[in-house]
Amino acid sequence: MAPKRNYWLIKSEPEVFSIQALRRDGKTHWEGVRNYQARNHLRAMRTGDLVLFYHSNAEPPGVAGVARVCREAYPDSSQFDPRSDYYDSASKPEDPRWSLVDVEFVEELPELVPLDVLKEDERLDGMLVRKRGMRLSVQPVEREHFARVLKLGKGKTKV
DNA sequence: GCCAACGTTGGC
DNA sequence: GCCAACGTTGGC
Repeated sequence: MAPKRNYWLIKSEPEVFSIQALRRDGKTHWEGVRNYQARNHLRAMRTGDLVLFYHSNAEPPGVAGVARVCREAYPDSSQFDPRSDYYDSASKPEDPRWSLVDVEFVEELPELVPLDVLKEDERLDGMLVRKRGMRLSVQPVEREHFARVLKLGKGKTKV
């Protein structure tokens, strides 16, 4: 039996990096996570895990596409670069504080699934992104919720 | 270890 | 642009 695949949601501001940018680039280093809970989720990701790509600070905010983990967590080099916005002077190379994963493009959903649709759908009860004040930028998603979001966006990814 | 102050996120 | 919610920092 194949190892259990896990499902996730990652947030990105489309003006900074959108699902269209991921399609253009093919894959990317998911750098800049500077929150411990989000980092721990990154470290729990396994190659092949599928990820909902969520556009935050967008009009409207919502799930725009799907990505796949293509390299598991390793140190985020931007934490050691004093010129980087993500520089962390307290992080030591011998014990890196922050990790990143690489993700690759899977698909852009034919229809963006807006946050208000996520909130209205009773089959998505309990989904973290619906919670008020939920700022976590890397979230676990239940398989059933993942499949439902794909259906709402008419995604073709096989779950 | 408490908690006020501060900075950031992100919906609206 | 506003501001609620949240995480982090630092004085004590």
